[in-house]
Amino acid sequence: MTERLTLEIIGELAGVSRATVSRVVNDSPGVRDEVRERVLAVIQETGYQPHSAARSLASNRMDLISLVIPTSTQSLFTDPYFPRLIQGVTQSCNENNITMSLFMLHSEDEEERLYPRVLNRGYVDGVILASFDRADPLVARLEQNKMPFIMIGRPEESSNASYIDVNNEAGAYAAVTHLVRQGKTRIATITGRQDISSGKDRLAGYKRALIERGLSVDENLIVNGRFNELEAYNAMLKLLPHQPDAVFVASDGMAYGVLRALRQANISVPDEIAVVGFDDLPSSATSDPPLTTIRQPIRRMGAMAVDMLLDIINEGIDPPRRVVLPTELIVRQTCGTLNL
Amino acid sequence: MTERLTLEIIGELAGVSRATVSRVVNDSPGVRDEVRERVLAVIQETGYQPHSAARSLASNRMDLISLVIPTSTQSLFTDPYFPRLIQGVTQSCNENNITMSLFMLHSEDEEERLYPRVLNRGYVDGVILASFDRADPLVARLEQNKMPFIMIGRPEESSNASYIDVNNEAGAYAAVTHLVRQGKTRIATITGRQDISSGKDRLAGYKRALIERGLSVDENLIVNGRFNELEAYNAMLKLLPHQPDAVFVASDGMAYGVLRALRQANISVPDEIAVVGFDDLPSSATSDPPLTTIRQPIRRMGAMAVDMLLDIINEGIDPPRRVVLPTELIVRQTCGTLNL
DNA sequence: GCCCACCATGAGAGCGCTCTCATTTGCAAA
DNA sequence: TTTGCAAATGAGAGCGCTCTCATGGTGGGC
Repeated sequence: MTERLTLEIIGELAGVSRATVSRVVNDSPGVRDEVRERVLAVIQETGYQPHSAARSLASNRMDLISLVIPTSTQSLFTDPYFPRLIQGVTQSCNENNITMSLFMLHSEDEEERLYPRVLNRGYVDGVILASFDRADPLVARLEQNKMPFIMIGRPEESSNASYIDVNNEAGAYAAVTHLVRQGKTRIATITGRQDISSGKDRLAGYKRALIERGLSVDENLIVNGRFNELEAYNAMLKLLPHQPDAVFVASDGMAYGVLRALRQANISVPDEIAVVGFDDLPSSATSDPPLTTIRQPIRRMGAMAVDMLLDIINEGIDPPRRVVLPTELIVRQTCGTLNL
Repeated sequence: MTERLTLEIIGELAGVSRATVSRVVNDSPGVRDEVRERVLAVIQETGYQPHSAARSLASNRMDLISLVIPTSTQSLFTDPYFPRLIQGVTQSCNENNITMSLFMLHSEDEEERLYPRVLNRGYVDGVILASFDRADPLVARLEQNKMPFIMIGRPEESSNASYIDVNNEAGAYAAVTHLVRQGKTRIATITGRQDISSGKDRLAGYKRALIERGLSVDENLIVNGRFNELEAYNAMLKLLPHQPDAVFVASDGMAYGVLRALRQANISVPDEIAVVGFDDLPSSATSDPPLTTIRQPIRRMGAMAVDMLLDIINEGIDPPRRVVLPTELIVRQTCGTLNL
């Protein structure tokens, strides 16, 4: 086991003091170019790497943020939402030279055990909370501990936490408006869970679109599919007697269930019933038929969350940062586009 | 900003020295029960948490492992493989009270920048490498740095790295054997990428099953679908003229493409052609028709990887630890089960 | 040619913990 | 009670770094 390289040793090799090497390593000013190069050369050839714990201890920052994904969201692991979010987060962390630790809470028990590791400045510099529960108890604890954090999705109205969200309402509005423009008049919707902000917002957008376009909101045409493929399948069956000519489905995953139901009922899509989803899952491009849907910038959201969090860490928690990202309508073949 | 709680302060409050508090915090022996309780009480009411960096610096362990997912695997983010793996890893990390940092490498550039953070004992205690590239250059660097690590999937034969893998060969063998038992004789396969061990192993299992069952291997019945839905769709089209009565598809994602092709060609599944997939994606239970497939214990693999890594960290790198986990045949409706 | 200012560098303290080793304490046996 | 010994506790050094402050050197202005 060879001895660990330290600033001291590098300094010795380069003929300077520990302090100077530290300055070089941290790109601090006040080092002659000639000296800087000499030190850099030594670092290069020895392969010196600063000891992160020592650095953290002395500087009181961990260069570590954590991404927390609570229990309740586990079920949503079937779609690429989290992978994409994680991609965005890690990418931005890499660019900013900090590391990301991931906490997935599997049980209440674990939550209790893990909280300290997430709430304490001795562990992380900040937290990204990807909870769908708007009233997640972790929010209060984070605020109380003055831990910098940012939510993915919107917290309760009363909270003044920082957050970043996708404009679900506007996305749904765009989807339904598109359907109206196709001449559809009996537009149904299969909603997502209403205890989740995205589920609620998508329903709200649906309603606003109908009203603004002069169509009435018919409660018979609204069925809850709870973001579940099978429930959506059944919901579609329930919808059929009310003769919709279009369905806005609050997630692509549910839309697959809808397409399956319609296929089995021998109802042609989009001629008899048009379908629009939400999420733009990869497989929506090759579904049968390819699904018209709303694309959300998940990856970008993850990346921006990191940037915002770093800003909070550096500049302080006030005022709250809030960002809502736009969505995009992806027209494929389930919506009966007339190719105007 | 209130002053940070330290061992010193807790000691003062409890009327003991820093050293004793440290012993209590770390569950070390040699503290009278009475004293221990007194200290614990103070810790409890003050909410003291040790400073992880200070602890790391003094003890020379980081209580941090990292999960590294290289560039090349990005495309596979469409299926829940990684989410599940990550779930398993985080769960086991939680149980062992260590934290997991996630590195996803997005580009060559980033790789260079990130390597030091993953190769250096000053950053992490060990690494789990979830690469599909058996000759990933990171392996050599990890070995060279004597960094404890474990691969998910098998490394090159020559390497003596520790790894954990799923028995892809046996899974494929089971799938094809099942097809043979159903009386199928012209069993085709759509393979995955052959530069990935799982792709290769599944093809090997397919061949072994045919041979052991006295069927010949017909190269016309083997087409590469590269783990891609669209390529699998085209592969199925290419297979049709050779009149297979069954297809073993090397991934569920590809199997969906196969089902789509067969549906459009008006070929009934399983009556005319039986289909068996691999992976058991969540949506395979509700595909049209529900897909017979091979389930892999991904989550468990992730959890075991952590346990094995910790063992390596504590007990040393030799001898290499190697584990191969079994798969399970999930019979649904695409394989023409006779319900014997 | 001298002084002063300023830039480059080094010395030293300290971050909060662990761990070794010395010291004290408590208790049983004599 | 005294002695001896093991168990409990404390003192102190040190982990590798950052950061402040002192010091030394250099050049410009007069």
